[in-house]
This record gives sequence, structure tokens and C-alpha cells, in this order.
Amino acid sequence: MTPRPRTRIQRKNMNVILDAGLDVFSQHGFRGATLDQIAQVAGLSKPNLLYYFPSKEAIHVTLLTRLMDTWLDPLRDLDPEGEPVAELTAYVRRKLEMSRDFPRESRLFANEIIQGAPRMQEVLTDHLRPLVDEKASVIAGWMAEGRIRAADPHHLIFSIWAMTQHYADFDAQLCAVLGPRYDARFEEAEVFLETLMRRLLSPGGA
Amino acid sequence: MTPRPRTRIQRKNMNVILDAGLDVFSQHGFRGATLDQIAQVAGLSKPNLLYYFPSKEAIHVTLLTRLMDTWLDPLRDLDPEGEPVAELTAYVRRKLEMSRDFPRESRLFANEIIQGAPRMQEVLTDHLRPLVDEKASVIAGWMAEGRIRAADPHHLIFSIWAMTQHYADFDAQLCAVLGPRYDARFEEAEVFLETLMRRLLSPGGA
DNA sequence: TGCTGATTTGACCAATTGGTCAATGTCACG
DNA sequence: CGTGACATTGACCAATTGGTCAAATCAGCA
Repeated sequence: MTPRPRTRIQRKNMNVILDAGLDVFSQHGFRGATLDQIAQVAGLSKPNLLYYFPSKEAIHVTLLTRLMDTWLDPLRDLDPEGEPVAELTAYVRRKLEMSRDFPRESRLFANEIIQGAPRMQEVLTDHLRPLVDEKASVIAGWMAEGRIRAADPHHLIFSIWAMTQHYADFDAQLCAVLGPRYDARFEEAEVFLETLMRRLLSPGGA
Repeated sequence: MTPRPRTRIQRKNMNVILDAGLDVFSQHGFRGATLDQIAQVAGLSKPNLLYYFPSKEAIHVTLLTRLMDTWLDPLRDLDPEGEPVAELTAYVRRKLEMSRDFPRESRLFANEIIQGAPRMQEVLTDHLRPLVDEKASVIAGWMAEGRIRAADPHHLIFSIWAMTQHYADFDAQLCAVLGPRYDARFEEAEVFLETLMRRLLSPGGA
């Protein structure tokens, strides 16, 4: 689908196009985005886009594939040998950092899922699901050993996704509701979520 | 913007159109939706749509406005005189029920917010923000009285929104990850979220 | 320098977009 | 059974869509 970049120029332009595509797709979704818009943001002509990518969909698929590579890293990093509460709060912190540092990627993903994930079914079932099941059973193990309080591990993971990605995906709402406190939203969120995780999971309920 | 329906036929057709619009807008966002698609789902001709609504945007705006009316009811119902933990778990339960019973409405809202809420800024700052501030101070009052454990009330509300709406907005992801457990997702979520809220808020940390 | 392949684009295309309008059909009510 | 308002639509429009292509330009190398 995506030709391997061979020259300097190819690498540079493909990155420019993907960055522009990320801008536009994350803001309007696949169907709402147009090649003209992407070309304009990229500073290239439309035929030039199609010299590097065979179609609009190819740009989108390339973005989603590259995204999934790094998107799940925080969950992969969950260490079965680590201290349970520390591991899970660290996971939340990493996810929150991703929402802060890569909001466009989060929104691209959210758009795709909300619209039924038509171009991601296989990657979700083939890669995401096994990873989630694996980490859920690690968490279940911790719970069985009494190292953290019991709660459905899958829904625990879903809640962590929901709460952390919310700060990227619903940014416009936060901005409207928080007013002047908007600038501190990530610091406040980190404190709040750490408290939440600790009370939910710490054996003492601390 | 939207003419008041005068006849039976008008009322019926406007509802048919709005329902079709909800289908299409919630799946593709504003720019990704087309009048032809809405007309097809509604079972009407395109010029007939435009006989009842002056433009594509008018349908969208009407949907959003009607939605906001009922979307915030669960939060409005939060009773300052009630028992704090019971009130907040009831709020979570009502929000979760809305995700279960009105997933299209949730996705319509999510699409609009993700795309920067270009058509909702004023309703967010004029209606949502005052309501959130009011309820946040109710919650803060409960915390100050020691009736629930302390935590940032605004971020508590955000987390409740995130976790409950996640079950509507990211349905495709849940389906892929949960597999056969997918059918029980709402029952499981209710149990999980009740546990979470209780541990987070109950003075004993129960 | 000249050559060759990589890069860029103006012009173009068929299909689709949101929207208009005149003509037609239908319904309620006197 | 008229008749006037309500309802419906086929035909059409200009603009935009994703995508093509031949011609022009550029970069690097012998």
C-alpha cells in the first residue's frame, strides 16, 4: 500500500503529507476530510500527494497503522513483575501524557472507532484484543494474590482508556467548561487520576 | 431556523428526517454526512428534505439543540439534599443507561466535540458550564462536610462522562476486545463503575 | 556539461456535493 | 365536488470531490 521511501525527498514529503493528513483526518474524520485540504496543509499540489500515496484511503490507513504501533506501548510496558499499584498508576500517567503530547493521534483514533472502525476491525481483534487479554490476566493475578483490590480487569482498562483519552478527544468541551482553569487541566487530571487509582486499587483503600 | 410543525404530516416527516439525520451524522460527522444519504435513510427525496429544513446544517443544529435539552438531565437530577454517595452512583447509573439506550445521540455529541464543537461553543459555555460549576460546588460541599472523600469535583464529573460515554462511543472497540462477553458489557460496567465510585467516594473507602 | 530518472503540476474527468425551481400531486375543508 | 394550501419530485445547477495524465522541471551523477 505505502511504498518504502527511497530518497531523502520522498521521506521528507511523505512525512509532511502524513502530518497534514493527521491534522485533517483527526479534525473531520475520513469522509469529512478532503485531499485538497490535506494538500493545502501540506503545502503540496494535489497530484503531488497522489504521487506519494495511491489514494486518500492509503494516507489514512498508513496513519492508523503507524499509530497503532506506538499507541499500545504504554499498555505493553505494564510489567507483570512490577509493584501492582505503581505499575497501574504509571500506566495511567503514560496514557495521560500521550493525550497531552499527541492529541491529534488520539482524535484520529477516536474518530475511526466512533465511526465503527471500518478500517481497523482486524488490527483490533488481531493485536489489541490479545494484548488486552494478556494484561487483564496479569491484573487478575495481582487481584487474586490480594496485592490490589478486586475489580473487573477489562473494565478497569476501559476506564483508564476512557478517562485519559477524554482529555485529548473532548478538549473543546474541557476548554468551555473549565474556563481559566483550562491551562492546568493536565496537572489537575494527573493528581485526580492518581488519587482515583489509589483508592480503587490499593489494598488499604488509601 | 426550524419551522414549528403545524400539520400531522409535518410533524411525522420532520421526525423521520431527524431520526435519519441522527443515524448518518452520528456515524460520519457533519462534513462526512450527505443529504442524499439522509434522504435515503429517511425514505424521502432530497428536495423533500429541504422542504422541511432549509439546509443540511439546519438538520444538524436542530439535532444538537434537541439533544442538549435531555442530555444534561441526569446531571440536573443530582440532588443537593440527597445522600452523596447514592446521588453520585445514581448519576453514573443514569449516564450509563443513556449510553445503552441512546448510543447514536452520544456519538453525535462526541463527533461534534472531537471536531472542535464549531456549532456548540455558545451552548457549552452558556448552559453546560454553569450547570457543571453548580453541581461541582454541591459535590465540593459534600466533601467539605466529610460526607464523601475529597477529590477534584470537576475532574470527577469529567471522569464520569468519559467512562460512561465510552460504552456508547467506543462500542466498536469494546466489541472487538470483549468477544463473547460483549453482550454483557453494560451489566458488567454497572457493577464495575458502582465499585469504582464507592471506593473513590465512600468515607470508609468501602 | 549533458543525461536519466525522480519530482512536480496544470489541465482535465466523471461522480458527487448542497441546493433550487417549476411543475405536479394530494389533502382537508367549505 | 371544487379549491386553495400543503406536499412531493424530476430536472437541473454550480461547486467540489477523488483521481488521471501528459508535459514540464529538477536533482544527482558521469
